[in-house]
Amino acid sequence: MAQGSASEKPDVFHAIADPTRRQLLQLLGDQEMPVTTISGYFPMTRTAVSKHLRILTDAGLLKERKVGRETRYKLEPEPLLELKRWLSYYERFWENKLLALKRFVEQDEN
Amino acid sequence: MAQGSASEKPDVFHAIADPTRRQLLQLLGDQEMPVTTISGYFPMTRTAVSKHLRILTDAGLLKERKVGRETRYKLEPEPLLELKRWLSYYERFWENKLLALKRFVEQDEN
DNA sequence: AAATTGTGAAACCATTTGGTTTCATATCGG
DNA sequence: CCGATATGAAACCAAATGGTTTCACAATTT
Repeated sequence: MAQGSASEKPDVFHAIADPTRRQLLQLLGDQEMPVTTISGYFPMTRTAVSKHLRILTDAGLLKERKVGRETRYKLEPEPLLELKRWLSYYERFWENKLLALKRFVEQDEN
Repeated sequence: MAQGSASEKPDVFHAIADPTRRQLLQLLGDQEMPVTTISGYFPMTRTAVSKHLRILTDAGLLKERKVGRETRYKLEPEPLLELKRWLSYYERFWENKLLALKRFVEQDEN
């Protein structure tokens, strides 16, 4: 109960926090797959996988396409750009760190 | 009950999933601060903030330093490199996407 | 030495999360 | 039309999460 336009929470950070969901993203990067096929790769029920797929879809990380009676899912990478932007803010910090280390090593060599 | 060497779970993905914790990282990037000062920036009790600080510290994202009776926290950006590596795997996907879009637009202009 | 300040630990609580089983429904193959 | 298949929705559950209040204790003032 904070942001969001209505009641959804399409939070990329939350979506990728779960290891199963990260595996799902990896799996669905290369191939579009229906739920039953997907759930074959995971040690849990189809329903559980389905819920993870929904969370990822709500976060915009998957696109679902109905083909006959099956629903196929595919990676939709755009939302990861938000993560990339977030990360880039911190790049200067570890760059400073590495720079300091470099200076230290070089100084030590003299 | 999955991976981990003993019983800790220093999971960067999990650590940054919480918005409060992301704010903490941002706040502690520039200045090292003791808990009481930090908690002044957040609409929750000091204890709650303290717990978030612990989670971030366990994930390696903060370094704590005892100075007298206070504990000061500072950003430790290294673990974010794991995230960067994870993200870089997906770069090719959105690059393909953008490339396709570019081709489409250019074609449209002719 | 006594009062104050900074902090973590513990016990507790409501909500969310990740999972299950069961059920309803829509599509496909005969 | 009928049985099998693919799926989502619903009800339920145990554990994790994000918070709180209370307490103990070490370091600092006075």
